[in-house]
Amino acid sequence: MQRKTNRERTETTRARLLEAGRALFVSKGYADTGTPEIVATADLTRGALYHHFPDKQALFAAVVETEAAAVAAEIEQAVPMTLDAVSALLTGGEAYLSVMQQQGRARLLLLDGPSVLGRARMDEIDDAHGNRTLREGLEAAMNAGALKPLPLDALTVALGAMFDRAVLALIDGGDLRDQMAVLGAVIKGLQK
Amino acid sequence: MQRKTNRERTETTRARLLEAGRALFVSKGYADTGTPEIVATADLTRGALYHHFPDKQALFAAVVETEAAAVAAEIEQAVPMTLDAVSALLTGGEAYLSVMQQQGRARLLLLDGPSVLGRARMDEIDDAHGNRTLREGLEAAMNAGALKPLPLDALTVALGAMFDRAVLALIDGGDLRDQMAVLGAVIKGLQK
DNA sequence: TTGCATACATGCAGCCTGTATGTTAATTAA
DNA sequence: TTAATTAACATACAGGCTGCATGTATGCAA
Repeated sequence: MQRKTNRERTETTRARLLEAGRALFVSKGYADTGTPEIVATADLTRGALYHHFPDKQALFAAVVETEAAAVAAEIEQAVPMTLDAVSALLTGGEAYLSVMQQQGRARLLLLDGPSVLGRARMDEIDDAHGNRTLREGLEAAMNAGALKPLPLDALTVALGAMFDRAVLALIDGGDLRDQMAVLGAVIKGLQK
Repeated sequence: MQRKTNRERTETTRARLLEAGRALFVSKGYADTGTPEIVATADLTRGALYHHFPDKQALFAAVVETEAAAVAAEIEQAVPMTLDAVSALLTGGEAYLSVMQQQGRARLLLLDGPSVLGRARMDEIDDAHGNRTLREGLEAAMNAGALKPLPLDALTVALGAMFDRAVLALIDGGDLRDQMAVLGAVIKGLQK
């Protein structure tokens, strides 16, 4: 009589590794978090970790991906679908600034992520989650004729960078009103 | 009869450590560069390194600072003082994109730098070099009435972020024309 | 039920960082 | 000038961490 199927075991173990990894990565950063500490937090051994992930970096990538998905979900939830295109952009932007301030999300997704995984890998993750939302918003606005026609990918990247940087500025004591004034002015300047 | 004064020794040793560190940091990144390899490249021992720098991170910080200064100098040289404010911004921006593509400068200054040293420390360095140029350009443009009045610091940070991100996009195969189209449109949109 | 694969745990080897200690040469004091 | 001191390194060591290799027990499939 079996207590647990292998599939269940794997699932819960992976979940606990991800949770423990997330907790430590956001609070202490990637470099200062050791695998012994991660598995201790998860009440496991390093054997389990290296059974489920090829290396520490792979666990980190999984954590980043999960977190990016969570951020994207929280934002989509915060933007009512009734808004016009430009308002949706601004509302989504403000939601992003708010959502990204939680815990060490900024360090995880904006500092360690690009450095550890590389910008190319990070782009893939962003494109699958956060940036996708932004691009769709921009595309809708351009199609509605509210924005000047511009290369969509480049525009997405540029605006995304501004919002990311605003998040970091806010964390380091920047003024929200100032940041939003600039972001708003840039978007306004791009309207037709 | 002395062959070398202590001051000279220190100076050349520090210079060689910085040079070796730079070469390795830009080509392999911070995490994958060990101090044994650095000192071997510099034909020294780890004793010398730890005599001149408290730790590996401090050497890295010194390398970053030196490189940031070099970038700033190259840009100022590329922008003729005869240009009007907005043209100077665009010219300087293009110079920045070009200058930052050398070697692994982007990784050093845009990826590893913020992650290893933290955004706050990195801001200090930027403010002393690259961002200073940008801020002065923006201030001049605003004072000349060419740009809408906006919080200067926030605007500097936002535009700087766009240019930084454009650099990374170009390295990963992005199209220069697209990037410049967006950057130009944003700046145009901020004109009065 | 019997053989294999899965899901781990344990133990090991190599590397790296930071520090403590030694040694030589330059600088200062007497 | 010479003795004492300090600076500039080199060498040796301790601790920790990563990745892999090996061991073990349990689910699973034939």
